[in-house]
Amino acid sequence: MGRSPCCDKNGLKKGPWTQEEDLKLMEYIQLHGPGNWRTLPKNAGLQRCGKSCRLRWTNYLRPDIKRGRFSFEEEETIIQLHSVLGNKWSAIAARLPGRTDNEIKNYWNTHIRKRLLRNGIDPVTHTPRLDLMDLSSILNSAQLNISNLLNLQTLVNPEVLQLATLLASSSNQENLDLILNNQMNHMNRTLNNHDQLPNCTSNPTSLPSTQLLNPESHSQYFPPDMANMNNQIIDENLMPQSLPDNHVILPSESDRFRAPGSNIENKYNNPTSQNNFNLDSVLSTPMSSPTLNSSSTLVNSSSTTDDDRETYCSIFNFEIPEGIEFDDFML
DNA sequence: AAAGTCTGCAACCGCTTTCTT
DNA sequence: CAAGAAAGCGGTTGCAGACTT
Repeated sequence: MGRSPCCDKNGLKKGPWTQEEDLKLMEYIQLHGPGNWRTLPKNAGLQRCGKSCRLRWTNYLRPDIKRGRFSFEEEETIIQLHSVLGNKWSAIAARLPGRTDNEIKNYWNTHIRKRLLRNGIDPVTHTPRLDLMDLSSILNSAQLNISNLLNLQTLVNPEVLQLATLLASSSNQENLDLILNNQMNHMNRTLNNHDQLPNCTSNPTSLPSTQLLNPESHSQYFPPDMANMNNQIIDENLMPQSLPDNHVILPSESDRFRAPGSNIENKYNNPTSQNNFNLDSVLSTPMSSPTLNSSSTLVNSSSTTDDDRETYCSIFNFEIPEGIEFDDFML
């Protein structure tokens, strides 16, 4: 036979914890340690089920929990880990000392996800929402009408059709033009950059599977000196040893504006460069502290504004004109 | 100032995995 | 080995406070 039930659910309290309950739980755990959640509520004199006690302890009362705003470095780490792990909040939390999976999940849903959407990044795939560009090519064709769009269902992301329908029905040509021009201009710039990168293609249809790693912002993935490579000549030995198949190294803004022929550009252009990124090392090494990148030339969390963050976090930064509600076509 | 709306987050729900008997 | 509870986990909800009208 199995175990006996952890608790009789009848008559047990639910909802927010009181200070008195917190005290009882903390005092009990200080004496007996966490665990054995089945018997803990009764022994601690709490009218709660063990599960509720465990959650309260792990998500709120644990002494090693860090409170307060997420640092820029933590945010960057969350974004990068999420691009690799998806919604594995506990796995992400394991890489962020002092943060709980619940806290990270909440922060993702309330801050990061929205910011990525605002900047045209799909928070699920972490790639630019190229469906907007696909839409432009559809709309630029001479035979735009809703029935044609519907006939394209097998070829086009359903979100595109939803947006097209929304725009067509609103007859807001100005907004439509703004979106398309903005997106096309930006994509042209982006593709120009990507043409010079290894493992990258100018074919837009293959871009969504491509993840972009900036050595400065994603210093945790690179040898120590690479995170600080502004104004440096890149040493061959400092290049990443391995890179996931769907990842490329994205030059920093400063690198992109460097004169042709510079060492860095040659590095990125060198088709023989092997990207042997070691994913295991990323996932197995916890951040030593939330201020890991304090020496970075680019990142200074104390002086980084929200706007800076948005700009920095956004690789494909473009704005949706006012009057267009993103949520209207977000699934 | 009041009412309505939005936002952030703690806590719960329900499913899956692990562990105990 | 099987049954069933505990633990773990991700998704969702409800509420308090902030913000807007």
